[in-house]
Amino acid sequence: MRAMEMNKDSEFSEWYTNILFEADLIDSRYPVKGMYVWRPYGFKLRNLIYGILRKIMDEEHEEVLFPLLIPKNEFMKEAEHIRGFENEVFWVTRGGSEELDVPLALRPTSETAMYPMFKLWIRSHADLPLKIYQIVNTFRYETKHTRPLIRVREITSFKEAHTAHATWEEAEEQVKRAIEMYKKFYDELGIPYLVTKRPDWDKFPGADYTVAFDTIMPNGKTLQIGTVHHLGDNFARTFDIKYEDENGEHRFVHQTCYGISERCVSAVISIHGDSRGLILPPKVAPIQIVIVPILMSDDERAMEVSREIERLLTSKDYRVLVDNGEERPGAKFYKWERKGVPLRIEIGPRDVSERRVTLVPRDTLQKRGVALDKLLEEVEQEMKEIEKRLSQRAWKKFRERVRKCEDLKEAREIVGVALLPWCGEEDCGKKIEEETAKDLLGEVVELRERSRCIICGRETERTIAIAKSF
RNA sequence: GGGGCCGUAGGGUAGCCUGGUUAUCCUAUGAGACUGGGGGUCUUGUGACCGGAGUUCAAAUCUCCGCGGCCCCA
Repeated sequence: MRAMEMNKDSEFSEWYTNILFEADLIDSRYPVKGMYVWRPYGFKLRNLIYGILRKIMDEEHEEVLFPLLIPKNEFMKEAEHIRGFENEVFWVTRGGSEELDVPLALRPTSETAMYPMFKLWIRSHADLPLKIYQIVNTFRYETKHTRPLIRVREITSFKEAHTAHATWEEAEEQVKRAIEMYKKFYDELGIPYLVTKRPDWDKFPGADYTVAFDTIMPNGKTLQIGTVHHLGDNFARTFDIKYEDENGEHRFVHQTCYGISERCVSAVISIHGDSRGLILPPKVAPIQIVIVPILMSDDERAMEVSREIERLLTSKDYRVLVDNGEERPGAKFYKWERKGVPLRIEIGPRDVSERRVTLVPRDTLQKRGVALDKLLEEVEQEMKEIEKRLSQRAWKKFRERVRKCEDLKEAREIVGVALLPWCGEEDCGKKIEEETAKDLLGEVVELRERSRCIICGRETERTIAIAKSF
């Protein structure tokens, strides 16, 4: 069944699977479970999205590239870290037919690859802060149901940043900056988010604490789309990363790391799309404007005007395509709507005669005529409007799906995120999860108000967010 | 972690229960023609039983294993 015959919210899984295929984003037929092929159109979208992320990172980090393989002895150094990951690590144990002396892990994340080098790089306080990032593939042997871009065995596009600082407080400052960077990133994409502090038992293995970004998918399940970890000096102690301070004292560094994966692409696809297919924010659309000339065999004028407009828009750095293919106009309209092109310009004989074109934004599909000599301003304006509308629409729906709940029954029934008062104790947290059949996301740090824990009744100012999650 | 369903051309499917002729239909796609403001029409081509083992005169169909996909519950 075609995606456009589906209800995106109630049949989200099917819609998602279909749209990845029909919009030429991802081919999920690669014969290894949990590994998928980026097709050209999807890869362009990915690169445009990561371009935004990279630009934000480049403001205060330097990009690096570490090896994929991590020797077992380094990987096994940090006890908690191992416990968190050892069941999902792929191992390389042979070179050709020879057994390796030291087995090599395919990185599930790069702390244990990077930090032995940090030990070599960091000598003095002058080397701090150290802030680097890389965008790489990582591997996790997922045993649960895999899903393209969402739960994968090869994360193809893991942006991981790692920083080292002189003090715990400076590292905490970096955590806050990272949160702001990620907010900025998702704001640019028009993707709503909820920022929570993960409970202690669910933090990153080896971290002091973890802050996570979650968005809400069309079916009401949350998707974790970013995490920020304060590592304290845990890894520094394990990997012996010390610096000499102004007084000649040797001290352990304090570290942070934070990551975003291709789930950000999945969020853009899922949250903005509709039953007709993708709706891409202009900033990340591989094709921002498609021009469809209405071709008549005895009339070349539409084509001439199309080329003229293409030149005009290309000169203003828009990504433009003139679709002069053999399909009929209707078929082209559907095709480009499926692929989420934000703006369509139709040019037919009637338009040509009247020195105008027909402009159609992807999100509203409201056609309107625009005089040729006003086109550039109109396009510029419309692009801004599309971006604004997408973001507003997404946030509106998001807010409707986050609700403070008075009791567990209400929390259980909500489609989306339920907010409840919580004392902070693990027992009560687990009980909330059981009683509501939802997952505890974390504490909404920005939201503090006097209330009583929904389970034990103790006074508290904490609010916990719970939801069914991917 | 536990349970259930499924795998047939590039995509979606019928056939399977009850084994037997040339494997159904839609779509896609090649060539040609007419067309062209919301998924065109005609002509003519292309293309499939997930892999392996077993049962059988005979397997898309039955059994087992593997690989892959989907759903539900904790």
